[in-house]
Amino acid sequence: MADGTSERVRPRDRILETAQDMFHKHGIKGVGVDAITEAAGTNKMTLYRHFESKDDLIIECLRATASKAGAMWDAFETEYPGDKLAQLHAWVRKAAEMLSADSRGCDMANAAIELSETDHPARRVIKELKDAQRERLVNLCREAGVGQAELLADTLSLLLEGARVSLQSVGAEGPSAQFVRMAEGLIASFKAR
Amino acid sequence: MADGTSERVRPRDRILETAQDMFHKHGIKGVGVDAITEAAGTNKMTLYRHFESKDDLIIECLRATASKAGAMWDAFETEYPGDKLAQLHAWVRKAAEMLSADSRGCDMANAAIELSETDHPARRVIKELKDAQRERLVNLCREAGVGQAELLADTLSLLLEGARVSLQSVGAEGPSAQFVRMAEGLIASFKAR
DNA sequence: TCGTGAAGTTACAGATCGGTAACACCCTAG
DNA sequence: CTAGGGTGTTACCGATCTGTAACTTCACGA
Repeated sequence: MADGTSERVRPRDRILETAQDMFHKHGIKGVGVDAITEAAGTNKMTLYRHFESKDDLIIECLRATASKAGAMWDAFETEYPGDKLAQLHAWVRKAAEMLSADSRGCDMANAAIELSETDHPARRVIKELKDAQRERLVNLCREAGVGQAELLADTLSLLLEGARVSLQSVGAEGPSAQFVRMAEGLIASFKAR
Repeated sequence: MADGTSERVRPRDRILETAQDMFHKHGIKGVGVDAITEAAGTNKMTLYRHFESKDDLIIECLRATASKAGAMWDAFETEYPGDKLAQLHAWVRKAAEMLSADSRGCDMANAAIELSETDHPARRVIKELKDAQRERLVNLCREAGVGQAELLADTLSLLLEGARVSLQSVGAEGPSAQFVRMAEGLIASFKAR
């Protein structure tokens, strides 16, 4: 049975994949390494042979999810090569899509909230990855030909971030339901300058 | 010394106050009941004489913070009696103020993220309180005379929610720095219809 | 075929967690 | 003065947590 837990996948990759999923669903402090290794069809010793500590695993998971998000951006360029405005609209659609399916929000933002210790090693990684995503959205807005690209990108960022957390506190019928309308309205109003 | 921990304050109130503060700073799963009672200058037994469980304490803390937020709203009405538009601007200023000082975001949203169990008793309380706050902002927008009051209120909600979480992942120099500009621009554009 | 290294297994250490039992204390209302 | 309720203290339970040690098993390549 190709259930992805055993098969021909290296234990390290199974652990990484399973940890991403479980951290996302139950939160970082809500899942222990025992539960991860068991779900990954392996054991604790193997985990600690591949990762220095749980914190190290957390960081690798964050990098992996950021890498997946990066692949999404590449898909926009592939689908609408050169047409940056179309890519921006695709970004909005994709964001909205994730708002309905994935109801547990952004892993990096959630981690930033959960890991309140200011010196936690994951915090600098989170900032690093989030900063990169911000720059990418700013560039997309700029190249899409809107004035005040930074302001539009930051506004869209906050809207999406807010929608993701709102989804978790009040559900899908809350303010996040209007995300697409808000985002498209903003883009239109920034375009018209 | 009136440090608020002993004095003439009932143990229950000291625990509630201390727990609010510590949950806010370190997160719910990041602080144990022992730490709370010690910081409150009392002990675990006294805590469990006043609260059924830690979950019960969490819920009472959320209600208390929501009540404080409600007091802020009343202050707006007191300061600008009848002038709903001025109250809306005051809301924006207050929100921005909390974005710089209080760097750990909204307790209810943070709790919703931390308590990922869908059947956690605090979740319904969070939704209940957040829904009430939403309704209050919608009413304020409506009475301030803007068209599409719900859409403006929801957009402002998402912006603030997003700013609060962004503050924790990328810091004060991130997108949240532009919150006032975004919010005021939105209000102006909704007014001009 | 044999050796090597990765992976699985079991057991454990040490700490922390939420929650409870039993008992001593002290302030205050009657 | 006295009785009682709220409080403090200590010790404990059982569960769970991260992380490690020692040993066995297995697959693969020379």
